[in-house]
This record gives sequence, C-alpha cells and structure tokens, in this order.
Amino acid sequence: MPPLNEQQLDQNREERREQIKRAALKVFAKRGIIGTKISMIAREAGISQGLTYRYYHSKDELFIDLVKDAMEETAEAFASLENMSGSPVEKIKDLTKKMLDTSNKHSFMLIQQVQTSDEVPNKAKEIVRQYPIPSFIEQLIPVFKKGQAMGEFCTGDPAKLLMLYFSVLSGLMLLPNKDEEGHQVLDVDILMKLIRE
Amino acid sequence: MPPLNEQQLDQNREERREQIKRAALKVFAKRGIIGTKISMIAREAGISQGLTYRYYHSKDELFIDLVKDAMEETAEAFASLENMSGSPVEKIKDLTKKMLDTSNKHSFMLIQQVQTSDEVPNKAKEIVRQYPIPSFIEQLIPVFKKGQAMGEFCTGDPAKLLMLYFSVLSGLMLLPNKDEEGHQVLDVDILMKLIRE
DNA sequence: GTCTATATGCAGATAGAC
DNA sequence: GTCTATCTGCATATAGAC
Repeated sequence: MPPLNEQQLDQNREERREQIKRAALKVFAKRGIIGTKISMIAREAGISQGLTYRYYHSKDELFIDLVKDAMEETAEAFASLENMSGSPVEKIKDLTKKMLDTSNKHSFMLIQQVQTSDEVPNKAKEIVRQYPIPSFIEQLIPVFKKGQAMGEFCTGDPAKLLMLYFSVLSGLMLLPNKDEEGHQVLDVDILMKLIRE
Repeated sequence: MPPLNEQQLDQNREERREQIKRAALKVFAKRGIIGTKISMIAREAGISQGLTYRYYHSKDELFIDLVKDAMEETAEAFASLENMSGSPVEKIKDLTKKMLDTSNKHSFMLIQQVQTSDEVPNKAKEIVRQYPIPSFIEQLIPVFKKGQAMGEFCTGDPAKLLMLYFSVLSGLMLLPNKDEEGHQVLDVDILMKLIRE
C-alpha cells in the first residue's frame, strides 16, 4: 500500500492552522491577550480546546505568529503607496480606508495592543520593534510634502502631523464603532481635516 | 479610660480607602480590570495584599466604586460648561484640556474601559448607562450651535461632530503618550481642527 | 489594624482514549 | 487527528497570628 500523499496531509494541517489563526485574530483583537481564553479561540474556530495545542504549543506562540503576519501586512500596505496613482490626499485617504477595513483592522489593533500593553510576550514586542513605526510614517513624508507643496495639506512638521493623524486613527480603532450592518460610521473626510488645507 | 474618638477612627479608615482608591485607579486605568492583580494595587498603595480585602470585599467592588466616582466627576465637568465664560471654542478647548489632565485622565480611561470591554462587572456597566453618554454631549449642543452661528465651528450635525470629536479624544487617551516630562504631546488646537471653521 | 499563611477556583497545558 | 479528562500554577479571597 502506497503512503498517502504527504503534501496533501501537510496542506490539511496548514489549513487547520489558518482556521485557528483567523479565529484567534478576531478574539485577540477584541479582548486582548489576557482577556482571551484558549477556550474562546477554540469555540470560535469550532474545535476542542485541547486540539489548539496540537497546532500551537502555547497561547503566546499563537499570538506571536499573528503579530508577525500583522506586521508584514502593515509593511506592505505602507510600501504600496509608492506606486499608487492619485494625489497625495487620495493616497492617504486610501491608506486610511484600508486600515479601517474590517479584514485589516484586527491586525492593526493587534499591533496597537503590542505597543500599548505590557502583558504581551516580549518576543511580540521585539517583532514590532524590528519595523519601527516611525519608519512606516517616514515613507509617507515625501507624499505629505508633495501634498503641502500642492496646497492640499496644512503647513507644519510632516512627521509630527502624520504621527498625530495615525495616532488618532489607531485610537479610533480601539473604540467600538457600532456599525452593526457594515456601514462605515467614521467619515474619513472629517478625519482628514486634521491634516488638510 | 474613655473610648477613643470614634470619628477619628472612621476618618482613618476613610483615608485608607482613599489611598487604596488612588492606587487602584492608576493601575486599573493602565492595565484594565483583568490585567490588574490585587497584588499590584496593594504594592502601589504600599500595603499588603490581604489588607485590601479589609476595605473592599472584592476586586469588582473596588472597581465599581471607582467607576461611580469617575462618572460623577465627568458629569460635573460637562455640567460646569454652562456657567463658564469664554467663546464656544474656548469652552470646548477647556473641557478638552481638563479631560487630558492626568488627574482626570484616569477616570475617563476607566469609563472608556467600561464602555468598550465586556470583562467588567455588570454593575459597572449599569452605572455608566445611568448617565447616558449622549446626554453629556447633548449638553454641549447649544454651545456648539452658538459656535456655528458665530462661524467658529464647521457646519454639520452638531451631535455627530461632537461625538466624533470625543471619540477621537477617548481613543487618544487609550494610547500611551510618551510625555515623560509632563510636556503635553497632544496639541489641542490641531485636534480642534476636526470641528473648527 | 496589619501581616503572613492557606484554601478555592479558574485557565493553560498535557495525557490518554477513540 | 480529535476529543475528554486530568495535572499544575497562579490569583482571588479567607483565616489566623501578632
């Protein structure tokens, strides 16, 4: 009897892991690493509590894995602005919308959590430090300066203004916006008044 | 031998409670109710872990007591705007500054926590619900409308704009502003661009 | 009144059955 | 591979000593 296709088995395993990760991201983002019990993740994923440990050795390991993914996605999102078309204002607006999109939002919330809480594993903190946040914002500075030259953005130190803008954005993500039916509560245009004109 | 002054004893007890409350507010605000261990509060207050229970029967009870205080202070802060002098812009600016002041900040963070987390005791949620947040904001609507008439504030639905403004403020309080030397990181004037002109 | 020592309960992690 | 049952450790809360 020939052995079963090992690739197939590996892929099944990978899919399981993804299933757990999706469930975990959702719960971690909402309740924090301490507030999240493994049983909650298991329930969200529709598996038993014990099975989680066949895929991740510990809650921390799972959390760290998610943080790694989140940072990579964030780095991509910021980098993608380079080769985007549109005016500076439109670029920032698009990035804002992308960040607030529910699929990405949880990742940003996770990163936010790593930065603000000291209950997260040290390794998670290290990963986030590897990509210093200011470096993300630095990528936007040329775009912002161009916008200032065009009269789209207000005058002032670009780094400072961008930092404030993204702080506000981060802060708002932590709050529950009661969009029970998927309609965006937050008006991006109003938000952009912080840096406009 | 005459009995010791009972009032004196009561006052000592009250002072101890205040000492515990001060310590607890600081830790709860930063780490949340779950992330806060009784031992942390005790250490912050400079007393033993067990002694805390002579003054509060449980962690929840202590938390609830703090929420009660916080709501009362907040109600006062919003109500005080009525009989304040100054233009509408100045009133809102003052309120903002008051909220960001470290002594009040922790109270607002606590309330924020009650609203956003579902790990807090139900009784805390009830207390916060007793003073519906929209009612705080409603008190500001006349002020805001006056500001609009004077051309200080932008046009648009006052309730919505104020809600956004205070959401931003709340969100920012949750973030760690690295003001290690007491100098205000946050520029209130920039923040007010959200509702100005 | 305050501290140290102990009991209880819950959640992370493991072991063993199927 | 997955589930249920169990071990272990930590934090809340209590009891007892000073």
